[in-house]
Amino acid sequence: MTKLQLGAFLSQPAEVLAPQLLGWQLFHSSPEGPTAGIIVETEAYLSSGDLACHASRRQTKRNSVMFGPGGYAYVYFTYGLHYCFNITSGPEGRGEAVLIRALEPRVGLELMASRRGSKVRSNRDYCNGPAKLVQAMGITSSHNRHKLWQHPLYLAPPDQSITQIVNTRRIGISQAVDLPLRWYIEGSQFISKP
DNA sequence: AGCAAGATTAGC
DNA sequence: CTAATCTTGCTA
Repeated sequence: MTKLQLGAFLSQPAEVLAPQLLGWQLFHSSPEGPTAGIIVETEAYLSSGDLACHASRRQTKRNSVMFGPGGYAYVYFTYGLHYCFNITSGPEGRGEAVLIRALEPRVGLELMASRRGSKVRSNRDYCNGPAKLVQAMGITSSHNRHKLWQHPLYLAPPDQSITQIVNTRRIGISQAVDLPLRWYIEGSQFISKP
């Protein structure tokens, strides 16, 4: 897939892109070593009619990357201790993004385990939550606004087709709770816990 | 300037 | 079920 094709793919509206990102792979080449995982759970956050979206009211310093072109990292800090990772979507100017909620670990399992610390019991616990995968992959606030077709943090197309996708309401929000904007790979053992 | 809430997680 | 922990953005 060329950069042009990837750019077009990532410039789709969030609710179109989010289900299509399932099966894609996220790679991070960090100084500590490489990690990678398959995207198994996503949520779309929309610019209009979605009060759960950081960009639903107006453009601010924090959410401004969501108003740019698709395919950039939006990393934000929350609850005083956690970071979450989003992929901005298009079209430019709309203020949308796709939250990555879970990965199936593929590369660098030992590194993921050491980053996650003593909390993990199995490889299911490495990346089964939006803040967990950020920690396991070594993603930091320095990756905010990073282009996701460049090293060290980048996307790659699926290397196997996925079976079936499930569409539900989103998790962990208090506004716009009824919108069906969460998708995950049916049967995956690696999605976040309810 | 002050304050409440938050796209969460781990531990009891 | 609740504490942890601090930035952001809304209200005054």
